[in-house]
Amino acid sequence: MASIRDVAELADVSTATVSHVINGTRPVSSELTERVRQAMALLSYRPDAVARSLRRRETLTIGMLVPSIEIPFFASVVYSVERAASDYGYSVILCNSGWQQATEEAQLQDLLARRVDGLICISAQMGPAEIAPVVETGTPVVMFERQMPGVDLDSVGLDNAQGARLATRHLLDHGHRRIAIVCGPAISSVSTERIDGFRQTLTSAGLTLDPGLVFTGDYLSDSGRQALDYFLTLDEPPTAIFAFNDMMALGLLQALYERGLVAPDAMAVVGFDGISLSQYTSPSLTTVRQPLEVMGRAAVELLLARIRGEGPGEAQHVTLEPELIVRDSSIHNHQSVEFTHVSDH
Amino acid sequence: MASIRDVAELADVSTATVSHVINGTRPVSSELTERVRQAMALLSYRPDAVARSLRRRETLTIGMLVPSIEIPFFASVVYSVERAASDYGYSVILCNSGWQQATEEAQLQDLLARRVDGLICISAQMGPAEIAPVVETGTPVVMFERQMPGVDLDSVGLDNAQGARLATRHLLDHGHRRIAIVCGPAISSVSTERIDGFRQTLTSAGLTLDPGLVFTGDYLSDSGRQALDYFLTLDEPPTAIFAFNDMMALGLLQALYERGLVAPDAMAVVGFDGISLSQYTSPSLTTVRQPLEVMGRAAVELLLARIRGEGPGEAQHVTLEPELIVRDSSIHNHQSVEFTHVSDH
DNA sequence: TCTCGCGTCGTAATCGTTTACCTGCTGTGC
DNA sequence: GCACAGCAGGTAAACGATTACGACGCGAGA
Repeated sequence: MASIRDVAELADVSTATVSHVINGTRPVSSELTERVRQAMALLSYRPDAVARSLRRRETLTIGMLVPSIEIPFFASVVYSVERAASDYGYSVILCNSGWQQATEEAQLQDLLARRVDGLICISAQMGPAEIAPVVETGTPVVMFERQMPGVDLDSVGLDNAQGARLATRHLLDHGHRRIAIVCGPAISSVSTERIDGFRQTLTSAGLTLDPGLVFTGDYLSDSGRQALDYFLTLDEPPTAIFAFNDMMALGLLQALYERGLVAPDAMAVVGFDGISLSQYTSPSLTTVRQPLEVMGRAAVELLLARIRGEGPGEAQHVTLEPELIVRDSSIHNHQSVEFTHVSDH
Repeated sequence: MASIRDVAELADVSTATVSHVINGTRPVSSELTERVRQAMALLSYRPDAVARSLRRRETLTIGMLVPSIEIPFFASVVYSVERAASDYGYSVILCNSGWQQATEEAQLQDLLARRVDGLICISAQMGPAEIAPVVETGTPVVMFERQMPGVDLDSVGLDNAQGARLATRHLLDHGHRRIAIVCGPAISSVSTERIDGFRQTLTSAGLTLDPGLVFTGDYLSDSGRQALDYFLTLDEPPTAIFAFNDMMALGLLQALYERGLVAPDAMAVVGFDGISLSQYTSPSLTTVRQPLEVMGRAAVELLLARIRGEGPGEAQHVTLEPELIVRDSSIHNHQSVEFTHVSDH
């Protein structure tokens, strides 16, 4: 592969001149510019990004740490991050930790060794103690959907309480009084914030949160199935279930279906996240949508600001607003009636 | 960040010695080894992968080109590739082309500039003409689920015809005689191979392929909906539909549901791919599973063999066998009966 | 005693860029 | 006629590792 020296030789100029015409960092006469361009074309020369990174001390690369890209929600996050990064000329190295803390730490070390310009972490298994050494290297880190207690890191997240309020109010508005939730592990602030929003909306409607109507899941589909099993054993089962993510809501829908029940008649179901698959379920899923494109872009922009050394001294926290998407799993809406009609012909 | 020189100085040895204790490339007395280790620990030294790559002329990085990680099938491919690559000490740079050929070519150039050790491409938009310059650089390329006509590239794919045979035989075995298919664009060999398998099984059962029962989709969910619309306008609609991927099958299920119909009673449905979501639909989806973990690993291993210069002269093509996963969308199976029973209590 | 081999380790070139610094040259203002 | 600004371009030192060579010391064999 041709190097800058080959180009310089062929164009009969110095490597400095070649470099300057490539980067536009110094005026070069049009004659030499032309000679250099031709030489580059002739050799189909491409600057070596590795050498450039070494010299410039920047790799134009960001590391993305994710539990598993196979989970649709994470896939969407990665997608939006990659798109935004690409717009700014950055590439992303993807790491799936598989929820293993040891793996995550190893990947982190590797990313640091590769001298990534920054990191975006989602749902990291590590705690403050593990992230501290990273921060000390000066590598900027942005947390996605999570904040590190004790460590002052930029983050982008959702107004989770508001999301829960939207979902809850929706169910209340449609007459439900016994609303159950399938929440996440108590460790995650995401879950506790949503519980808060849920409780607030309930009390503002004169209701109280019945601990019997709370099932703790793990954000995987099976949790939803188990939740339904549990709720149906109650003397007075709920009439609506609000799952804290779409995967668990999918599990709910399927468990309902297998019992010969169907949402929203037998049970109204609302999810959370707004993964694209939520629109393809039967029935389609009412859900609280996270604006992931915006969030991914925000994460990248926060990170780039840090990389450029622009950010303020203290950490910045960007919080975005969710949006309720009403579909068929919670109410009989106009569209589904139309379709039912069509099916008659 | 500490460099190898700092370590050498602190341990009072040469950089060569430090390098050799790091890499074990030369015997070093236990005394110096110990001094070096301590110095590294003291400075929390991590070798700079960029500098190492420059010198060693390898980056331990592979590029992965995908249309969109948001599509579950691609997400699974990327997942399995990343896991396998990671096992071999390689990182992967992820590129979403968005099905844009221009984007794809730009990303390719960027990956080459970054001196990735190899590339894995899936569903590339480019043709032989565009990939040729890449091949000329000597960078190994493995195609996933596709072969490049004219260019001799390694590839890993599925026995698509066999997959179609499995699905078709399954439907025939359960009494279906009018089986429709929702195939992909005629350009993709994947689709034509599956059509072949479908036709073969049909003829071996004394049936012929009815062109009226073929709908050409684009592998997105909406295609499935449109396909159902079309099939139901026929004088004699099919009793079963075989979709060439799970996303289109999801569209079918949803369209059925919205008409008040339900699989498998009103219509048997079989998908293809075996994305993890296919088990969470209502009803759960019978599908032809691609062994993606194996395929991802195979792609990485093919690539690494090329990188090491081990491969044979001509291109290698690994073809893996699909597996039929029978669930509820095609037949009333034992499990669903059980569940129905449970719902009675 | 000399030589040879072996075990250790250091010196310095190298990978392909970028960039600080220097050198000529030309033209202008006095 | 001279000093000097300003432009155009080259020289060579980084960046941080790896690695080809060579050097040194020591013990063994002749």
